[in-house]
Amino acid sequence: MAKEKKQEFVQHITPREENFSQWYTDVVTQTDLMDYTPVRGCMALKPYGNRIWELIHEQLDAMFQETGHENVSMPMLIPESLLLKEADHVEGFAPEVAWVTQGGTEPLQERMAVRPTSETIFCTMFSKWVQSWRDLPLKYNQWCSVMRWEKTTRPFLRTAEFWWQEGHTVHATAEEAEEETRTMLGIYQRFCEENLAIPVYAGQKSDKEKFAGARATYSVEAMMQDGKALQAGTSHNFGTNFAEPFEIRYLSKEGKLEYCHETSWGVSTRLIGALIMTHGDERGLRLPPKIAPYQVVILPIAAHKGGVEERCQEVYQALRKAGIRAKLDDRDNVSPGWKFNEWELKGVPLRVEIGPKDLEKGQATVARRDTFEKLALPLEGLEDALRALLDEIQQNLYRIADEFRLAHTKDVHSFEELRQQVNGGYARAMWCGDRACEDRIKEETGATSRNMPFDQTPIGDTCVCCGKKADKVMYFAKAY
RNA sequence: CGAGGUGUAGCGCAGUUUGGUAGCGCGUUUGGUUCGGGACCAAAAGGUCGCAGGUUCAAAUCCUGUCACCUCGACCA
Repeated sequence: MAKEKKQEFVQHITPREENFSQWYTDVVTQTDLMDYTPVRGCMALKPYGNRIWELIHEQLDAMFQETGHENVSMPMLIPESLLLKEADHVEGFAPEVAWVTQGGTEPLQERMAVRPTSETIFCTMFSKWVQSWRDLPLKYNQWCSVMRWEKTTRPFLRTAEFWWQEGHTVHATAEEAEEETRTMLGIYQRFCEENLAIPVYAGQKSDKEKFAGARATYSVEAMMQDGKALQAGTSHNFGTNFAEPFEIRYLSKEGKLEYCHETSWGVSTRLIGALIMTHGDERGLRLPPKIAPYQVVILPIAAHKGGVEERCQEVYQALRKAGIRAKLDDRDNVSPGWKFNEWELKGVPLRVEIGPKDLEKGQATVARRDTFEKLALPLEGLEDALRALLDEIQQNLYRIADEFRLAHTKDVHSFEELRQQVNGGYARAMWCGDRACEDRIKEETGATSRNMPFDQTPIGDTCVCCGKKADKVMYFAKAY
């Protein structure tokens, strides 16, 4: 009775199987990652959510640096005339551009787009910066926010303004551009799998789904716990599609004027949505140690009793010195039980309890967020034990997600099979390559083509849709 | 963007049918007792009912518009 009443006060998270979408919203709103703002479709990142983005930024940026990229900063406004230069590009983005039409009290001569993406402004600058083969390649990246006037928005998954990085590179040859495009996709795949513990399918987009203005688009596609696909990152090879209208040319060693070959690639704050929907459970977030703002939270139990507070401080300092992101929760106005639940909700991988009973035995009680296992570990050398546990949790979260993904991916050989499979997962199927078949599949099942894996070993020879000869292996799924 | 639903204190809700100037629980603040899975006692602060108009002597309640969120669809790299 008393217990039952208590439950009423506890913030409720809708069970995933009851309503996954509501579960997502519950988790997002209760974990202090973001808040809604007075600006339509735009969120505020609160410290906890912002820290995750910072860690993504830091770790991904290091990978960009290692592969020879440099960061730049470009204007957030793009004159309309620039946006209009590449036909497919305008067509793709025009419906969702926000415009600035006035400066101070004066109407502008030419309206400016709040950047929905920066290809056109990068290209304009590249045409000034590239003259000779000696200037190439240019491998630039910027971290910024962009705006797309989306009709319906959801925190992290689709917001009007979102934060991202966009890489833009210029190369002398088609081969180099293609290599860059693939390299960056590989980095995204590695980052998703190793840092975010999110397994992905990497492959090439169909013409229908490729970026507005690209020759080829590659993507990494993650699978959420409801079996739906979430595009986690894209990498585009533009060929000379932008170089031609923007006149980005270089004088070759042979003295010939040649068009440059370009790429662009990006990931966004949507990755945080992917983290939530890949790893979250009934108690809230489960953050992979590598991007958890706090990897370990230390909870003093009965802090006023002999030596507890001091010992917690010592452990906290030792963990910090060992390079572990630790938080000492020494609030005295909430009970330990409250803190247990709160930090579980926020997904901290490890909880370290230190109380009088622990001190008697020279130990700490350590609880894992992924398995809820409780361990008694010696205080001596605790940091090494915790580091090992963090590695284990990182692996374990990946393993669980990977098993889920494989269990929810199936080869299908008929339209009916495909229809059923995409109700809760990915279908791998043969496809003839016709847009008409993609359209029909979308129409009748709600699934879209996700990408064509690089391993194109056929699983049949006829199209899952039209039954004609087919030589493409394609993943289909319903997508966010 | 279409259909349906919701919006009242930080959070969860009652009050709206039958207009009369807002209530409950949690949380918050202060003091005290507690502290190993969402503690307890006492006192106190906190809202004008998403926002903007309108009807009325009087609007949380009726009308119009608008915004946000949720569900299902459409759209979308």
